Amino acid sequence: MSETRPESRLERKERTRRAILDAALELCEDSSLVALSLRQVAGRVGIVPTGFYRHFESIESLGMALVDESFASLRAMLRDVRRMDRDFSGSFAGIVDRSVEILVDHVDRQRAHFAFIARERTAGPPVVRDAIRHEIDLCERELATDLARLPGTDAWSGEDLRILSNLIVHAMVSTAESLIAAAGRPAMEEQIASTARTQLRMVIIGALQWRSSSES
Amino acid sequence: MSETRPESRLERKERTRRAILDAALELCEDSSLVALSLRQVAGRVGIVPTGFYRHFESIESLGMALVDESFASLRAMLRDVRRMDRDFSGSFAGIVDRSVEILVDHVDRQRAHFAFIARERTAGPPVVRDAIRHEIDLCERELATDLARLPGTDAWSGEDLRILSNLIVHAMVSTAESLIAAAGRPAMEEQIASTARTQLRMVIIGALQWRSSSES
DNA sequence: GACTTGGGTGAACGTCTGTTCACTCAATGT
DNA sequence: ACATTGAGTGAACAGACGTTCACCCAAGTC
Repeated sequence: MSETRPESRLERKERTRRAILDAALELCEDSSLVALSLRQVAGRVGIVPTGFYRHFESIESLGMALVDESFASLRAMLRDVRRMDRDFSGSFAGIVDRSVEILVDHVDRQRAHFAFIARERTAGPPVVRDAIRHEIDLCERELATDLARLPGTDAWSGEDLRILSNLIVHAMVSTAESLIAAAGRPAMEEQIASTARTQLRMVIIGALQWRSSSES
Repeated sequence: MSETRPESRLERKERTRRAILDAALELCEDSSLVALSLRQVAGRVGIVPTGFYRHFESIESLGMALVDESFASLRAMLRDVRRMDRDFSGSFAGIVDRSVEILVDHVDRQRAHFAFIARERTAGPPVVRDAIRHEIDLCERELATDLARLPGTDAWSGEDLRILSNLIVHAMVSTAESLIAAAGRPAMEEQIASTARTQLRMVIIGALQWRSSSES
């Protein structure tokens, strides 16, 4: 047996906090934050309802913490995509394939976080909704600057970039939602991934073609 | 004053039923069906809680009725698009512009219905979620057969059509969500509409180009 | 005109909710 | 060794919840 070193106070607090976050994530999986009760969470964690207040002042602020955490997952994914991006530079097809692969992988491993974002984006408490909307907005902007760095995209105006990023981000959000609904059935996941690849290719080709065919 | 003809029994029942549906639609606007209580609805309608059961057996079945109603709105929109479609046949640009115009118009006039679909699609009770998912699926299929009828699309395979429809439908869902968030600010709405037009053009051009460039 | 039907009532139930307060007691700082 | 701190406790509250039941009384039927 391992030496059971007496847990430090901060460690214990952090452990309970984590347990609360995890419990909340699971409990609202088939409803929403707005339907989540403090007592349910406390009950599942195994603390008394009042104990909840030692960590969060309300369910809403718990929600904001979950937004932070979920977008940490999402940003980890984007980092992976960008790292790959630098190596691959050149082939659009290669970038698309790898990006979708990374998306599938991350959604699979952080299913709860991505599901949380997808759900609360439209159904969460107003504060949470706005926070998520804002984060996704940032992602669009970052994608725009990434796209601008790719070769062969010089013809795109700032507005074109914004529009294209918006389209791509929302297509990826939809793909993530489908992956979540597929709930780990591998055949269905591969089908969704394949669809996403084709869609990204169509979009990129269309964007390139569209600009060069509507230029002043 | 108008002659106040004594209301028929069926009329009265239908009026209350409508009041319940409207109240529910408003009340869950900034949360979700899963956070809606029978007593809230009854309270707003002005009937006693038990009266609710004369019309629906649960909040969930109320939700299913709202799904029906909301998709009636959505299908009315699709009818408008198809009617226009027949006249316009030929110019892709014309079809795109008119379609987006119709979308903006319908979302504006049936805001509550479209918001309901957008929200409960990801956050509603499982039965409701599935019903909405299924309806959107049908829309994709219908769009696929519509696209197949357009000139210049003969090269697309059934799979291409499915993928393209999926992309277009989800882009339109995202557009509708943005329009709802814009909440009637006309400048912002026009910006969103313009973005949607460009995206649709990019997608269509990309799809045409992609198929002809990857054919065996 | 008498009989039936059914939308709406109002009291009552047991359960769950968020929040308050005074408390314990082990890990910490001195 | 002693005093302080703070995560977790447990009782208690007022209010909201879904659901039950017996009831009322106007519209509809015969």
